[in-house]
Amino acid sequence: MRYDITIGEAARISGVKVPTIRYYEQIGLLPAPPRTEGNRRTYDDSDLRRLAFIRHARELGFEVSGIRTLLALQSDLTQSCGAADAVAREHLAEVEKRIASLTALKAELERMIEGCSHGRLAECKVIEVLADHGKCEHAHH
Amino acid sequence: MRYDITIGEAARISGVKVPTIRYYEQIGLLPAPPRTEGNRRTYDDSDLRRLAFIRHARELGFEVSGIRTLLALQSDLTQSCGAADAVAREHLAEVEKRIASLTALKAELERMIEGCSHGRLAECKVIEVLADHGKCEHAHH
DNA sequence: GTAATTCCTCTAGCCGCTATAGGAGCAAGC
DNA sequence: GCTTGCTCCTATAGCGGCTAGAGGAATTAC
Repeated sequence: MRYDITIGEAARISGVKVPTIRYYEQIGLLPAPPRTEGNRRTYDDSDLRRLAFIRHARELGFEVSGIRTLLALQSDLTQSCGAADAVAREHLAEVEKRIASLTALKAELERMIEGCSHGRLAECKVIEVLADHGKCEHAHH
Repeated sequence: MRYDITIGEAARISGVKVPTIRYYEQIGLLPAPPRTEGNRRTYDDSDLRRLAFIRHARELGFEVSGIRTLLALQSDLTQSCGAADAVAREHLAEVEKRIASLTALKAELERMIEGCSHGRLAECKVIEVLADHGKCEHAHH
């Protein structure tokens, strides 16, 4: 156990950049750690775990507000996990929506590129499709 | 042909909101239109086409810088379409990357939710997986 | 003639950082 | 001791792509 981890070490270990750690403290996602006499932040293992948690959740695309909820839940492990489950489910639905719209987009881009005759721009499908929304099957949000 | 379209009409026709149209003018994506005596913007059909082009490209996820390139290309239709093609291809690659990572994420979220025993949070996989990056197969960017 | 709507400009805010400026602290080599 | 170079500190501003609000002028509808 170490309780004298500098912000730089915490950044290297957690993979969260130094300014981002300070930012997380500022927005209350990470508790303000004790300081040395020289006013430097000192982190301990629990801070590293929290940072890892935050980083992973961010990588998974959770918003900060969702992470806040998850962190609050995590701190009371005796509670039912229904709320954590709900946050994750909500996020899953969001991810599925994004995948669907990106897949439609991919198809459209492929048609655009395929249709490009590699000749004069006047016949270029890329420009044409973008210029005329009616020419594509892109889902109208 | 109409050359006296108000910003509100342009917004209704193009589906781009009024403040967004003004914003596009501000960042130079849309030319500053002539004004009436009462200082109101007056648009014409070519502005509407440009707005539709921008809107569609944004819906397709193109960044403003990419749209700027496409608009510049569009204005010189005698050029080769190679550059437009390149912008679209680049964007396609980006979209494919996003789909891949979102699909991996979806799988992970599903495992998390499935693993949740709906009992005490202490055994909840959602929290557990988020707390320990090693427990998942999420691609390390 | 007046009330409602639309328009104008300007500024600030959103998210999740990232970058910069201008210092202070600290460890290592000479 | 002294300097070099690294890390750290705070504070502020910027990114993209808008969106929201204030406060006012012009136009339109009745």
